[in-house]
Amino acid sequence: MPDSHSGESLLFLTDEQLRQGIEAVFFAYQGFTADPDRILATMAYGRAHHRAIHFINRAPGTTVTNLLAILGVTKQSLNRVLRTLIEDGLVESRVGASDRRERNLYLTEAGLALENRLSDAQRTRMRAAYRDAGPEAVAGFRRVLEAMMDPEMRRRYASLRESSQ
Amino acid sequence: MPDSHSGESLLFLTDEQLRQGIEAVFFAYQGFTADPDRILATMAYGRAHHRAIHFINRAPGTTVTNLLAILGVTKQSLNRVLRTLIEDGLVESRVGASDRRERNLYLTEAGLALENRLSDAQRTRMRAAYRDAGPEAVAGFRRVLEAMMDPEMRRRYASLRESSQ
DNA sequence: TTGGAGTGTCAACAAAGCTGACGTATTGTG
DNA sequence: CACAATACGTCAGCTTTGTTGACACTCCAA
Repeated sequence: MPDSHSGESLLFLTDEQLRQGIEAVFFAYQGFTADPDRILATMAYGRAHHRAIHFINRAPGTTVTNLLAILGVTKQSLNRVLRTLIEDGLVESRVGASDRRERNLYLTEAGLALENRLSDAQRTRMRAAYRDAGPEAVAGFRRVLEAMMDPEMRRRYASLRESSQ
Repeated sequence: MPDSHSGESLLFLTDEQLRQGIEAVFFAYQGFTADPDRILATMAYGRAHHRAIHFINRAPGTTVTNLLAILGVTKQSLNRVLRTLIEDGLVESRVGASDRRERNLYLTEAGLALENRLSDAQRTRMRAAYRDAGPEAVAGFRRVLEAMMDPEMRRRYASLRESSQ
């Protein structure tokens, strides 16, 4: 069993197989972002706004610094996005309770409404893909994705999972 | 068995599970592009150059129109990238043999060298992820990715797979 | 010969990333 | 208390990569 397994793995990991995996990720990611992008295009928003909204919804009260680390962008880049979201009344920024230097970020009613529209669209596609592929495939999908992450991002991903049970 | 299976599926497709899948794709894609990005940053190139080089290598002699469809960008956007690659001697553009309006694109020696550097970096990460997750997980990974694609992209993906045996 | 497809290019613009610098609260520490 | 460090916001300027719109050229096919 260990022998046959390692043989199977060697056979599997040809450059051609890896290339196909790389292309699959590329094409799948196009589909992944297509539906929210279509919604965002009708407003003055882009993918960056979507990402901010998503993670604020996911971890309400999160700080700017934390969001920066998750998104992996600079303070200036995030701030530009955040400013428009606050101006438009989708995000609320409250001064921190324990540490008044921090800003805790929350979605407003309108922010929640947009978040739902966007993630509904994205979830619909994921749901269909999961259903087509079957539960075992989904488990494998998740395992490979996790293995592809940078260790730091894997930690952040894991802590997000914990925080929502 | 059919009952327990459908029960399992229903349990599986909670919004929370889908949300985690969405976040996993986001974080994994960061890792996916990180290694080539680091190499490209040392030159005057970006992700767009990488994508062009990848697919020209994959389908040598491909036309501009075909490349446009695969990459999903505008002619002008691709042309800007292509021009610098041709000027820098990484890509060669030959007038089509049967239809002289078309341009057939090929990588030069230097282009092949860069392609190898970039895809080596990317394959190394994929190889490690595949190894960590195991062959069954990889099969599931591929199945879900394919199901996530837009139908048109799925066709293009399939035809790329055929063309390389 | 004429319409349309494939290609290249100009101009102008937008989204979203970056660096560097600076200012202002606020907090923690010596 | 004084001062360094942290968290945040912002100004300015730049880059990459995408977008429209317009126009010209080549070439194929009807």
